[in-house]
Amino acid sequence: MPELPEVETTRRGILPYLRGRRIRAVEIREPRLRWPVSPDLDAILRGEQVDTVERRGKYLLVRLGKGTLLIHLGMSGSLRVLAAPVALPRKHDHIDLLLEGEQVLRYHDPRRFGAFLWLEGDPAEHPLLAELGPEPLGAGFDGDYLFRLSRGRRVSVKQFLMDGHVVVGVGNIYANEALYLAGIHPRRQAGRIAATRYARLADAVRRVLEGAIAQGGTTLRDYVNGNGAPGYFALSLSVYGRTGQPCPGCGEAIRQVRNAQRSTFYCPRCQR
DNA sequence: ACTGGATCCTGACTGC
DNA sequence: TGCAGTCAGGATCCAG
Repeated sequence: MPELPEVETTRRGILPYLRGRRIRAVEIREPRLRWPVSPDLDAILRGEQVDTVERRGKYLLVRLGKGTLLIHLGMSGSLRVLAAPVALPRKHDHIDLLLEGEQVLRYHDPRRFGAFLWLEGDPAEHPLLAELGPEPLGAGFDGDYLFRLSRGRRVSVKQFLMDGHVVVGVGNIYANEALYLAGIHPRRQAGRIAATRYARLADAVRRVLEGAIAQGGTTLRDYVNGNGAPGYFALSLSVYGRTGQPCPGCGEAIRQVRNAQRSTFYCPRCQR
């Protein structure tokens, strides 16, 4: 999926088309996502006005007066705004939100790991959101926080960083990149890293995410933002997907190993 | 409480 | 060209 930068890029791309607009109808062609999409969604949303679109971790929150539409893009999901005349749906175009003014917000997700859920009440209290860690780009995320939370934890620092209960939005690509920037070996135990190194890591996480957002996300396969434009961050990756290629810092060959079922890339010389 | 592993699903790619 | 095997941006759930 889209990690945090791709979700944020999507949010920014679709916001101008959704804010203050009414939903004319909802068309569900394939309800079998991670959880079944409610067949009542059309009845619930028809005629309702969108207040705004927010983001919590990798969840998009479409806020309406009487509730919130929670959207997760899973590993292969994307959202695009289509202008009239709207193209016929392609394979895996599972849901359309028909908007005032003939535009359509279209959800595409080949692997169907994503989610499209209607929530009433405060979304922050929903089980999917209630236990989430802090936003990496917000207050409350820094080296001290990571240091304190990691004491006694024996998992690898990479797994620790990718745990949404620790911090949201850091997926496999950016965990690899941030650990490289911080000079920390991805397999090192989380509980055995000093506070000063966690300060570097928190800083690296912010830098890598902000850099990716600034460039419109990372294009992998057919990722496109809300306007259908590709992201360019892939050009800036230091270690992810660069097995055998020279480390940008020292020239040593980048190594690839498997850690907790996820491909892990690092420089054996720069990362300890 | 923490940890690792299995799991949902389709498509792209590799090697035979 | 076909086929089997592997891997992919996530995160929940379960057993130990």
